[in-house]
Amino acid sequence: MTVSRVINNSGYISQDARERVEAAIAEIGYVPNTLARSLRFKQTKTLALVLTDITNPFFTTLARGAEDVASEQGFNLIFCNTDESESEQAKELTALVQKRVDGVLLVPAASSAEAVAFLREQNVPVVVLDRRVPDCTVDSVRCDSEKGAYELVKLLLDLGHTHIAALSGPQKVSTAQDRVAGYRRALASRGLGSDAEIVLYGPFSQAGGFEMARQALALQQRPTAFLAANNFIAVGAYQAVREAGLSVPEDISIVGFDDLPTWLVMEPFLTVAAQPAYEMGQRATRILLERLGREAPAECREVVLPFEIIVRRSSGPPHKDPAASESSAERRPVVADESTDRE
Amino acid sequence: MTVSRVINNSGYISQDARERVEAAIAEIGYVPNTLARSLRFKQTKTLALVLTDITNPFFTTLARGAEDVASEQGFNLIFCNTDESESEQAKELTALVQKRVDGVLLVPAASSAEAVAFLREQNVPVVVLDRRVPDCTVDSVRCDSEKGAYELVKLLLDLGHTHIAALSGPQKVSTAQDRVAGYRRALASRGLGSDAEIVLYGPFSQAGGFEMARQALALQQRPTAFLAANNFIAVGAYQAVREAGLSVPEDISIVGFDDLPTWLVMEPFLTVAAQPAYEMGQRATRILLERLGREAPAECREVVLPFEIIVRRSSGPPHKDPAASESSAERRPVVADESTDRE
DNA sequence: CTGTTAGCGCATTCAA
DNA sequence: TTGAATGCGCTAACAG
Repeated sequence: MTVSRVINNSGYISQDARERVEAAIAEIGYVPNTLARSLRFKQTKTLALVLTDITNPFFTTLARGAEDVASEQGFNLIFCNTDESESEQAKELTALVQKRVDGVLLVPAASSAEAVAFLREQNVPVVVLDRRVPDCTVDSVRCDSEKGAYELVKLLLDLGHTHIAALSGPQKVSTAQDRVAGYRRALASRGLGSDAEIVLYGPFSQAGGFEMARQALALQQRPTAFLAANNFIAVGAYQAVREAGLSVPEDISIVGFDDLPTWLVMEPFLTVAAQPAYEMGQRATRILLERLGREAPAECREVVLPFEIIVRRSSGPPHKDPAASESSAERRPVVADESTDRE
Repeated sequence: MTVSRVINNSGYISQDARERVEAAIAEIGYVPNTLARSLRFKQTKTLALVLTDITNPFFTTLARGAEDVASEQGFNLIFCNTDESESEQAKELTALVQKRVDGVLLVPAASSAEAVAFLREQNVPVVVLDRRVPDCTVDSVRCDSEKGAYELVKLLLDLGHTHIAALSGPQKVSTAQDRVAGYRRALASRGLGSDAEIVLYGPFSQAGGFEMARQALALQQRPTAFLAANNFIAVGAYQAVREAGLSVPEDISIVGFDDLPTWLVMEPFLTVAAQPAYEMGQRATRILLERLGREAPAECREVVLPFEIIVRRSSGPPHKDPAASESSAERRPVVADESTDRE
């Protein structure tokens, strides 16, 4: 029809015809069908963001960054939760390919190359977010977890801690691995061998953090500090410490990853390595959109953003006399005990 | 092709043919094109969830509820942020209709009937979530905000407060209106007239809460308690109180709406009217999916779920001598000052 | 059991 | 300046 020309402002149309068409459109409430359009053009103007849990503020912030860039460029964004399950992830990716999304932003559920290989085979551009995958020929945006952990642990060591437990995430996830690696390097740099290491793996959840902390606290040689591999683990660990009748940072210091947004926490308390989540989402989406543009596969880009170490009140020096700390169960905790030192 | 029959397991296919087709599929890595399928069947197996801010834990929890039900039924879910902007919402809805989503879960940016009317006109089923719209012939799922506010304020009145400020949301949003209405009814029930009312409207954000609280604190007759219309406002209000050198609940009690998930808060502190966000998402999605089923428009359903009032440490009795509270700036705050009384 | 025809809504190409 | 033909990938309804 001539209608198409009107809608797309292409070709020659008489003023008269245009007006009649526009009138009809308004009257009928006609809305063009993007499906048919996509079928013809083989592009849907839709991207997908596949992540592990939309419920985590780190990811929602990242998602906002992605969405803002995408919609600015006229793209829609579909979110998918995998819950760290590879099979779930495989299902989601298949569904997305069926829907012919133009590109995928992927926070891989595991550091296997399968998912990326599948997408590449299907000619769907991918940008890997937040985590490493073995296949290095892929665009990616993340932070240097190894270094972040190294610095956090260094900070604890400088405070005088020697018994530090790493409460990490699922062993199959690269960020969990890297954060343990940084932890080890920091200990080693102080001449602390592997006998000083206390490493626990568990889910990236509050329950996981709670359980790991509980175990760590039960060790005969109780640690004086925790390195939590993400925000939920840190919260869970804190709750476990409190439930054990201990306090932070008097008995146990806690440092962690991923800051909680200022609009969520009344009194920022945790010492963290904060990732620029919003910017990560933006950067990844920009890279993805650029790649949609050119046919020629430019060499792949690997963006590694810096962490920001934010020191707050959850980290302090250890007790002089660790044995005495048992008796400190009655001491008052100190959350919110001083003025806010938010960034 | 016979291929279609294989993929859909329909009709008669010889074992031989089936195997050959399956082999070919595996080899080529063929993935069927849902767009074409949707074009034919006029259904996309996709729902949309249009909300104001995916960054708010209340909405992410709701979103998880919606997604879990949707994916369980083989539907995908698209998220859209409107940032409380009606024009943004209109754009998003148009885009969704163009994409021919099968149905929409809508948290309306304003209580105008326009958006719902548009969708109805386009024959796209809608379920309105969390907020009221004037058009009552629509399925909806929400909580009774008026009653929730009434009970929260009642609680404050029972503690002895008489100067209570309502820090509400955007005036055009039904939940903001209803929560003020409940506030008024509670005051009135104690014989407190409109001269006792302190009502502020602002954005549903931490910054909004901060600013409104700042204004309320500057009143010559300073309130002794705040009713915050959502979680972000409560957090912002708390920060403003602290910044003014005052403490909660000694100088100012705070009660609010929407609880923060336990995996986010180390020490639950705020007294709130909690909405069952996850369940709301589930219920709404189920209703939407049911409606997709039948052609005959069953009468519309209006689900109103109960709030759960959770009393924590942010609410307490007012000072005997309000004038003296000025000098309390140095007093220690009490966040985390007692054991956790989480539900 | 398997292949052919036709049409979902759109836009490019070519005629009128 | 406008209309008609064609095909994107799929499947229901028919032949074969």
